[in-house]
Parts: sequence; C-alpha cells; structure tokens
Amino acid sequence: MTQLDIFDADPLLEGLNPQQAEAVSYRGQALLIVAGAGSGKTRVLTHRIASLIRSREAWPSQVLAITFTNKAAAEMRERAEQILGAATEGMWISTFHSSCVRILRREAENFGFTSSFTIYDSHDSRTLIKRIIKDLDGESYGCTVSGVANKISRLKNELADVDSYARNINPNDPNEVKFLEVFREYTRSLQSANAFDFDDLLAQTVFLFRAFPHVADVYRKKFRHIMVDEYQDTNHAQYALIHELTRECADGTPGASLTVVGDSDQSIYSFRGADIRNIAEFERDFPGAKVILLEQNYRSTQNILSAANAVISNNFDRKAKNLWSASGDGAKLVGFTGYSAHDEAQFIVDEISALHSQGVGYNSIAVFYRTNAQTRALEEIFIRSALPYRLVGGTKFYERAEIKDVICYLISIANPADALAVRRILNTPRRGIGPATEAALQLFADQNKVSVREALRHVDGLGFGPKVTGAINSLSKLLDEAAAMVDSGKVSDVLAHLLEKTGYIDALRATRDPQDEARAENVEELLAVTREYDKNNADGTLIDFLTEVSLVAAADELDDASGTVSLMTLHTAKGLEYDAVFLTGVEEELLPHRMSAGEPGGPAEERRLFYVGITRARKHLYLTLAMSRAMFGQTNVALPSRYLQEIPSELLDWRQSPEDLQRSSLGSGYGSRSLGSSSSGSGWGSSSGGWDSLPPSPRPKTEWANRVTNQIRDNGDLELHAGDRIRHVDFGDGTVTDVTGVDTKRVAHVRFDTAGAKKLLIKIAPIEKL
DNA sequence: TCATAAAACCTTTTT
DNA sequence: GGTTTTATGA
Repeated sequence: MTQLDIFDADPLLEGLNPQQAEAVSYRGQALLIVAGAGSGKTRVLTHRIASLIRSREAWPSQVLAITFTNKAAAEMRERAEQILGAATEGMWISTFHSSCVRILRREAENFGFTSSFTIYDSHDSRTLIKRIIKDLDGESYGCTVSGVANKISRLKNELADVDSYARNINPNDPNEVKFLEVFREYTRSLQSANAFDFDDLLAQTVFLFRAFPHVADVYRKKFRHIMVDEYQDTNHAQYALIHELTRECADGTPGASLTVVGDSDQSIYSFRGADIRNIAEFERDFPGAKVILLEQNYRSTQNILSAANAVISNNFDRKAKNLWSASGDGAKLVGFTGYSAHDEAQFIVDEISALHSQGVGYNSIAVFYRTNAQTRALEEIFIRSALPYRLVGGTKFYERAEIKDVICYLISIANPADALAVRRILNTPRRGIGPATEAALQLFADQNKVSVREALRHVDGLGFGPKVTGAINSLSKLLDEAAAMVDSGKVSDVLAHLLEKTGYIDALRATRDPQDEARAENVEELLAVTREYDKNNADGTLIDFLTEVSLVAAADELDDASGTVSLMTLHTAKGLEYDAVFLTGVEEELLPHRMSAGEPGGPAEERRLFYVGITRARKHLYLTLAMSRAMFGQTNVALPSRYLQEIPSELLDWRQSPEDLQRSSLGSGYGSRSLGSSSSGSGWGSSSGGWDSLPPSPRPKTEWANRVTNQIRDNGDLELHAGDRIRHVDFGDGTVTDVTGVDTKRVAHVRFDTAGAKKLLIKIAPIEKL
C-alpha cells in the first residue's frame, strides 16, 4: 500500500484537507502544527489521538494531551469519545496545572509535602505575602505586595528557587536582600502549610523530575505520545516540563513523541510569562521536527479574515501567514461609535435583538471587552433591556469572600497544616477571636513547631479569657467532628454539618446589610455544588473536590446550552467562536491598553489580542467604541483605536463613524449627516500601517489623529443649570434636571421630551442651549 | 472587639 | 464607581 492508499482507506482522514490529513498521519519524534485561527486544530488533534489508538500504536493510558482550559479538555475528551467510545478511558486530557497536581499528589511524599496539599490561588498568595511583608517590615525596603507577588511569580516561571536566586543578588543592596528574605519566608510558609501556589504546581513538578530521575522515568515510560495545545502561550516552566517528559530514560528507552499546536499570532499571555520563543524556536529545540501549516479557515467569512489578516500584518516580527476561507465574502464588518459607553451598549443590545429576530440564537452571540471594568455599562443596558446574558469570568464565584470562608473550613479539615485557611476561619463567623489572639496562637505554633490547628488544642494554658478559650475549644471540637466524617461521609455532608454548627448562614441572614442575603444564597449554592459533585463523583474525595475548585478557569463556566449572550474579556475569548461577535471599546488607551504602551512588545501583543477577537467571529463582526468613557467615576474623552484604520475601508460599514459624531457635533459646514456607509474616502479604515514602527515623535499625528482630535466638539464653558432647555442633535429637545462634575468633566442630566433621560458630557455633547 | 465613617487605592489581561 | 484600608468612637 502506498501512503495515499492509507489516506484514502482511513475514515479518520475523511473530509480533511491535505495538510490536516498529514498532521493526523505523520509519525515522528516531533511535530509542530502551525494552526491559524479556525483551521480545525481541535479536529486534527482528536483525530490524531484516535488514529494512534485505532492503529494500536498506543494504549489510551500512554496519551497525554494538554489543553489550555478544563473546558477545552472536556471538549477534546468528548470528541475523542465520539470516535473511540470507551477506549478514551485512562487518557490524560487536561490542563498543565491539573496534570501537575495529579503527579504531585502521587509524589508529594518524596519531598516534604503530603498528598493532601492545598493549592493557593493568586489571592491567597497575596494574603500570605502581605502578612510576611508586614512581619519583616518589607515596606521600609520598597516591598509592595503586588511587586513581590509578581516578582516571585516571574522567578518561579523561570524555575528559579530561593537558593539559586540568592546567589545572583547584590548583597550590598538592602532592598534586594529584603526581597530575598520575604521570598525565603514565603517559600517556608508554603512548605509548612503543605501548600503550593499556582506557579509551584509547574515548577515543583519540574524540580521533582530533575531531583528524582527514577520518578521522572516512570512518567516518561508511561506517556509515549504527548500533545500540547496553545503552545504559543507556554511559559518557561511548562516548556521545561515538556522537555523533561520527552527525554530519553536512564535505561535507554527513547523519548516520547511530541506534537505541539500553536499560532504565534495568538500569543496573548506574555504578562503571565508565556514565551513566544517556545514556538518560534521549536525546530531548533527538537531537531528533525516536522512543521505543518494549516492556513485554511473553516470558521469565518472572507471579509472577517481579510480584516484579521490586514490587522495582524502590521506586526512586523512575524512569519507571513494568510488565512483564507472558501465560504464566501459574507457580510461586511459593522462599525458603530456611541457618545458614551451606555450609548455603545444600547447599540449592541439593539443589534442583538435584531440578530435574534433573524434567527441567530443568543448563545451564538458574544460581546468582548479589554477590561473587566467595561462590564458595568454593558450590564446596566442588558438588564434594562431584559436581554439574557451571562458574564463569563467576571467576579468569579469561588473568589467571593463568603465562598472562600466556607472553603477554608473544608481546607482546615483536609489539610490541617494550612495556617492561612485555619487563621481565616478563626473569627468567621464572629466569635470574639481578634488579631491579638490570632497572633498569640501563631506565636505558640511557631515556638512549639506545630501547626496553628494543633495550637488550638492547647489553648487552655495560654491565658486567654474564658470566653475566648471556650470559643477556640468549641471550634477545635467542631473541626475534629467534621474531620471524623470525611472518610465515611460525602463532601456535602461534611459541609452541611459545618454550616449548621457554625451558624454561618444564619449569621449572614441576621445582619442588616442587604447584600448578605445574596451571600447566604451563594453559600447555599456552594452546598448545592457539593451535592452535585457527590452525585457525579461516587468516589471523589474532599481533596479532589478542593482541587477542582482551585483550578476552575473562566472559560470553564461556559454553558453552551444556556441560551444567553456571553460577555467576556478578550483573553477569555481565546479558543472560542461565535456566529456574531461584538468587539467593544475599540479606543486608544483601552485597546491598545495604556498600560501596554511602556512594555516591550506590548503594542504588538495588544494587536494580537485584537486579532484574536476578530477571528472568533463566524459571520457577523461588530466593532464598537464610545466617544467618552467613564473611568474611576470620571468621564473622559476617548479616541478611536489606531487598529480601526488598519482595516481596509471597503470591509467596514460604519453605522455611525467617529467622523459622523464630529460632523454632527459641529453642526454645520460638513454637509448633512448621513447614516449608513458614510466613511468612504474619509480615511477611516484605510490602511496606513506601521504604527509600532513609527519613529518616536517626528510624525506624531497621522491623518485620522488630526481629523479626530482637532475636531472634537468644544462647547467651551457653556453654562447649564437645572431647568434650562437644550437641543441635542440626536435626542431632540429636553430639560436639564441636574448638572454634576466640574470643569471639563461637567455632566448634564437631561430629560428629553422623546428620548428619555440621558447624561451628557457638556463639553463635547452635540447640544445647544435654547 | 466591632461597627460605622472617612479616605485612599484603583483597572489590564489569568492558570 | 467600587473596593479595601485606616480612623474613630461605642
């Protein structure tokens, strides 16, 4: 049989294009699949796995597939099951972090941890770092919580531990010495709490493999076929982990085969240590590696792809790649400029309603934004319009204080060494144990080299008052009771017992704060979650439950059948796709975000983020912005994003362009204001390119900058007072009800005769006093 | 110790 | 605008 015959005969290759088919069939040590957005990489990966199993080249247990989110893992497992049925059992399909937890739980005893270790999220890490900085007087040496947290995270991602870092510091710089001291104490605290932070999960697994080659060999022999998705967003620790796993064993067993999939144009996590070089230098790292390019896009219309290609081509340090589609031009992109974020949101809501009446389901529509703060205006309008929506990510359920409180009870039982958890529940709900008592308990624990949990048992001799002593004793007794239930009982039983005995929910309901009722409901929701967990995981342990809770990602919460519009950040949107996408806040300072301007590679990464957003859309893509945006409760003038003019004008249909607003604001001299496609020849969307490569300042403003910035309507110091009558270009006549703010930030609250109540920025609103 | 009030920070993006 | 830290008094 020739190779072609095999292709023809294999149903797994049916319907695949030649590149995809080759990516499924290629056999070799190392394979890099450069997969453009929407090029069917998940399909290729699952078919590749299926092909390995079907041909008996691998047992399911020999496959390790790493995805970016738990949801992507579940989806891949599901798709593989559709092909292979039960044969997927025993495969490891999960995220880097989940895989590492699984390995660490098995091997923790090798290096001073126990299998019941807890996982600290970034919030927990910060709490601990804050405490340490305070104890060691780090403030006097320039240690800030976020500074230290970021630095430690960066070091761990680079696989530096305390001792290796200590060798490289300048011992004469007191600030560096103090940071080292904090870092050392942080590491010590984690160890004594039997806890790992997020970065540890990766780094400690690498350390484990390096320190115990025979342990590493166990996993090297087990995993013969390793696949890594979203490889462009791996950091150094993840890269090193893959290297360790694909290494040759001590007994000469050859390294596993490695397949990575990625697209450097979609690398958007460098702030988290992702190193684009991992994918750029793959061929050098794995000599003899095969590279396959997938450029045909099966997701979007050609118009959307052309816009995406035009935008990303402005990043100069990339390998040329052109996505193409066979599915026709499709609709033009739609642009809209609102007066305010609320105006922008109103357009989105109206447009979604229109789409919905045309038969587009709510769950195939998504709204993206750069920062979480943008959700406020969107939510207000969505609620007012009774449009079903869901925030993906947002303030996450498991990060709410009341949920963390309750989780810490469970942690205190599962991992009594965890001082952070025990100290959190000491006085929640209130039982009269204050900071002084807490500190005394910690001191006793430190002096006697026991855990805080253990200190609670020896409280009688510590000289606390009878009330405090009694409270601690009963808490300790309760924890013992609950711990006794863990082995036999279900997670929900343990939690129910704890909630009942602590009266946590009742304490919430007893307060006058109206939000506490919602908090009580959240806790009840958590109880429901544990019941659900018990039902679905007959032999799931408390530790397993806590692990799952620690590692949920924003995109994991997505419910495909929810029938709601999804709202999420551009980062969360990666890997997802929708029929209709609204990309909001396409403004300077927001997209690209102002914080990115100073960072090396920042502007290019922002452009990739915009590119990721564009390529999520199948059929309809809307780009929206606002002329003014509230930030920190203050309203500021916003400028259109530079990216807008990187999109060829013939692809973009402005319902209301920034110029339309200027023109109407100025009121005369620019001809009549026309809705519809008004931007032709205006410079909007015409490609002038090369922003990142502009020299520092000689040509500070290009065409549009002049047009827009210099033509912002300026009403000067127009005086308005409650009771004044005004006329607005769009909203007609109305009465001013109130004026707030000062100076250029003055806002008029106006009740329009026909358009209802609006807030307008007096300085720039297209209004005149009657 | 705790409740309320004033004040100070804040916003990138997240496993 | 909203959260979180600090000040103040009961």
